[in-house]
Amino acid sequence: MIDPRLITLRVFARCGTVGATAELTGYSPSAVSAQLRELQRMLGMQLLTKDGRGVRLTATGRFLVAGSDTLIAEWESLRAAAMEAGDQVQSRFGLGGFSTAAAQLLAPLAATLRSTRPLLEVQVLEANPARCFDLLVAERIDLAVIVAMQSDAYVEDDPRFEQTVLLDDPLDVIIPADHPLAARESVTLDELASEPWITESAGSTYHSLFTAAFTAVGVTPRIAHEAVEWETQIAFVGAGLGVGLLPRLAPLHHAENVVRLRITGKGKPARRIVAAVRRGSIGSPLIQESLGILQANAQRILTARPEDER
Amino acid sequence: MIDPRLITLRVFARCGTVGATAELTGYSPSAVSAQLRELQRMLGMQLLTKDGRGVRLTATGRFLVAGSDTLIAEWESLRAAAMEAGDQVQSRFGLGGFSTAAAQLLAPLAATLRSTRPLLEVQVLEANPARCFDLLVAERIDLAVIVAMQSDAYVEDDPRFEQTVLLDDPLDVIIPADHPLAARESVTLDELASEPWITESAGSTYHSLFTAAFTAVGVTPRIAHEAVEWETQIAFVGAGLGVGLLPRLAPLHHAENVVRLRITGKGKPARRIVAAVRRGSIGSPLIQESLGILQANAQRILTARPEDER
DNA sequence: ATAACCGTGCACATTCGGTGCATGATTGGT
DNA sequence: ACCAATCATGCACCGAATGTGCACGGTTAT
Repeated sequence: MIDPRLITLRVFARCGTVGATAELTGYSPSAVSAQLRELQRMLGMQLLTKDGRGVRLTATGRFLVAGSDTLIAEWESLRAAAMEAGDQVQSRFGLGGFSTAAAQLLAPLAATLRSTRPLLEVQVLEANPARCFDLLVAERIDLAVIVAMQSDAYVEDDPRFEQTVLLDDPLDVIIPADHPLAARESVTLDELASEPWITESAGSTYHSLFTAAFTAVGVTPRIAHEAVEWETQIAFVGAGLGVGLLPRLAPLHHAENVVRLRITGKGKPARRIVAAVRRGSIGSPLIQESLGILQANAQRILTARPEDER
Repeated sequence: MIDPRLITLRVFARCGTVGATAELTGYSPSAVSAQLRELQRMLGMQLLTKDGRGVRLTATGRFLVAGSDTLIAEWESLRAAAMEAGDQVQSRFGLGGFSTAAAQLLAPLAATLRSTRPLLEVQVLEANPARCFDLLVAERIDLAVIVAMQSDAYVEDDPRFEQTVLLDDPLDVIIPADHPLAARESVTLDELASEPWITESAGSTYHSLFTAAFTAVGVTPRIAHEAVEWETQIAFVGAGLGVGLLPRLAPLHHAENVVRLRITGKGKPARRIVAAVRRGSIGSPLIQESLGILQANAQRILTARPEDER
């Protein structure tokens, strides 16, 4: 309903270059350039200025983008209210999420929606949290499941988004099956302080979670190995290279020689998984139903996992 | 910026038929029909229902139209603020007004703007007040100068419009030059109670003004003749057929044998002339400048008229 | 200096969106 | 009860808007 050129401008405001905007919106760079030029012409405003080899928003452009937040939210809210009031169904629904979230939460959601609403066209995109927000702005997706990072750049109360906590996904310890503690029901982080740890590379999304968990209990772990994928980390643990942290939502699959233990004591690390939507759209019946399904599924997986794995 | 299809829907909500919507928006009926169908498709909402030989808004449709008022206002407000903040100029500007208002106020305004801002494309449409509001909704014009009628259908605080009083245009009496009172500076309505009056046909825009003026002083005038145009009425008076009321803004031109007298006493009829714009757009620099020019011009004409005419 | 990157103009293709006319459905007048 | 008027809509057609792909000029980093 809002002119797609304004959406493009908003995406540009986020990424700063025409090329990145094109990649994110799905247009070609030429199209983005033409859209922005047309937008300026039709509004009679100069929104962009040449800046080196790129372009930059003018003060007017920044003003317009900032003010458009409430406009978008207003429209989303109106649409959601109309959908609810009129008991209507929408035809397209885009979902985005990050790795395990996508696999464990979005896939079942998509499946459920597909059976509940056969004529709804559901699309799932796997993307990291930051990109999920971009995709929301670009209107490529309508709902994102992401891991909330306190240290992340996005602010809690961004005027463009609304977020709902789905669950706090606790981190478990995975250790080799032949480890002395493998028979235990649970462990504390203190007990594992001297173990060689396997973590993700520094600067990665989950590395900050790892360090935060240990600073909470006041010990400094020894990082022996680094892995990028959960699967790799699990394999390292299975090979006896060390121990690691694994979110409970992340499945062990058919991992051999690896045992999952719950963490007790004061250091109870967890990652917060939230659903994010464009502000105003939270009232939409489809979003509401999706949030319900997500939360139910999350709880089910969360409680069912221990029996599954042992 | 708002999808033109939504604008079309809003116009349809006002006039109720596809044909009238087409006439007002400037599209063909087929185009309106296609737009509304496309709108429903892209929103996944059923907005229209067949109703006899026409179509009618569904509850969802009415809800959407009602809610879109604030959306449009929000956009207008944002655009106006951006224009002002960035010191930008717009390229097109549509004006609408009713008969004398158009001739006496809009023409000078258009002329002034044309010289002040050479590259601004100004368009003036003459239309009656009700149609002016429709044209504002349809975004064919951006500013309308109309006569405020308390008895009219439009409400003072319509969420779609904002109105500014330009001036209270007093009604003068026009009498034949050979009338016994013609030499007077001013008269009261009492003194003319027994005269044969020339007015507009009942139900016309100004007829209610006429009756309101006389009910205020408690006398019932005798209506001898009816005219549609001011010019005709003036000619009738010049021919000695009776006396009439003429707004001060309406010029006597080269009328022969007609004298304009001011009205004194408790019955001082006047018509209120207001400028109307889409809600939110009042802050636009172009609108602000136009309102200033209009008010200045109105005052100038209002004070200069008596010397001009006598 | 050279290479990499970024935005934009141009030729071209496609699609979207418009008009004009014909048609079907419904209502009001006679 | 019929006929004319009114209204919305589908269809053929056409033009304009809007996309892509490629080449080019300008700017920065190595």
